[in-house]
Amino acid sequence: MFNEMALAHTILATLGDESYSGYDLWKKFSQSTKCYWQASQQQIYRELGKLEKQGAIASEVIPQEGRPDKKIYRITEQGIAILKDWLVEPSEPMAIREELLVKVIAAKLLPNSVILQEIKRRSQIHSQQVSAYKQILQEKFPDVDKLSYEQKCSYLTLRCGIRYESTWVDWCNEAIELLSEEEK
Amino acid sequence: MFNEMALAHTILATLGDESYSGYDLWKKFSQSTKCYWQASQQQIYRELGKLEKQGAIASEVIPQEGRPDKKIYRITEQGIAILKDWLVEPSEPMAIREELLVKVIAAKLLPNSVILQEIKRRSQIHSQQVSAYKQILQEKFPDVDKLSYEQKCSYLTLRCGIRYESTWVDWCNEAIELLSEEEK
DNA sequence: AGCTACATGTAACGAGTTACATGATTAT
DNA sequence: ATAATCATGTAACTCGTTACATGTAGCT
Repeated sequence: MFNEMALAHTILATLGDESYSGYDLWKKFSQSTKCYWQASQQQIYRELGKLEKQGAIASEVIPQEGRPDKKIYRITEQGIAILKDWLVEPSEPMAIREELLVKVIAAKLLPNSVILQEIKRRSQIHSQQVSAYKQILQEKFPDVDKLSYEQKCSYLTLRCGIRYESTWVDWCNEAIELLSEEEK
Repeated sequence: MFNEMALAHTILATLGDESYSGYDLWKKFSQSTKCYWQASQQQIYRELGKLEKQGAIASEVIPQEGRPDKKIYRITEQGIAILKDWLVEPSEPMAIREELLVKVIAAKLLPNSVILQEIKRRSQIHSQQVSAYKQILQEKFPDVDKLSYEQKCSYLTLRCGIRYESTWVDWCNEAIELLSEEEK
């Protein structure tokens, strides 16, 4: 039942640090968690429902005035046990499915400018993401030499996000340079 | 019908260069295509079936002796039209879902050595992938200055694969160094 | 008057994974 | 003997996306 289901494990790992509502989890997933796990709001709500049924998390409804009630989830002892069991198993690298590169393979079907424009657009997106992650890094970890073990781990995921996005910017520049030589 | 379905487009793009059987496509997907699109044998067969029904590709059965017959697929005019329509649309960056980083977030639950061992294992995997891609690059593109437009495009996907895998090796080394300082 | 943020969900569908099925040839 | 390679497929299941549904508060 818990052989794959990595979204479930990501939620458990996040709830391991702090309790969240579905909505708050989704916002967190849209910011810092984004650099290692992406999930939609709907996916998160569905997974929270499953996890609660299985007893890995428990919820408490917080009534609010003028706003819909909140359901705050916390991880249970059973949830922690599930996480620990999963931690010792090896994990495969993420599968790569990158549309832009498929388009590069088919690029010859259309004028050079079409793919070049798309690569330039993507370069901007990744550039902005680098800036966003760097800002989070500075805010959360201003002094790298004084981090606890837990903070170091969180810091490393952000470092990975920055490396990943920077690599894309570099590749885009290489591609733009190589393909711009053409007078097609 | 063709708004997403990026595996279909990847197959169409691959068949744009050369005709392949399902089995040959799968082998190609396990080697060079792997650096931008991963798919299992079963997925490829299913997608080929769909694409043929829709008229985007056509097949020819090649009888073989001592071996099962081969079904060779080629792209049709309609398939090329579908590819061209898709090429001009913008594409979003791939969603990131990396189990190793989730494990890093939850790493504090177990002794330091558990996550360190896993990161070292992953470092080796990515290292080997860098070597594999570099070898393909040297074989297919020994002289970068003399590439056709089409070859440049293919070359760039491999360059992206090398950059991606190298970045992982670098990150693993950073993580090992930072987390080894602990005497936990 | 219309947009964004807050807050939680259901339903349908498309994409990806795993297991099962068949059967000959070649290499160790 | 047994494993790997060649070659194609079906079926069941889980995961991810998109559309739909509901309703208040605050901002411009």
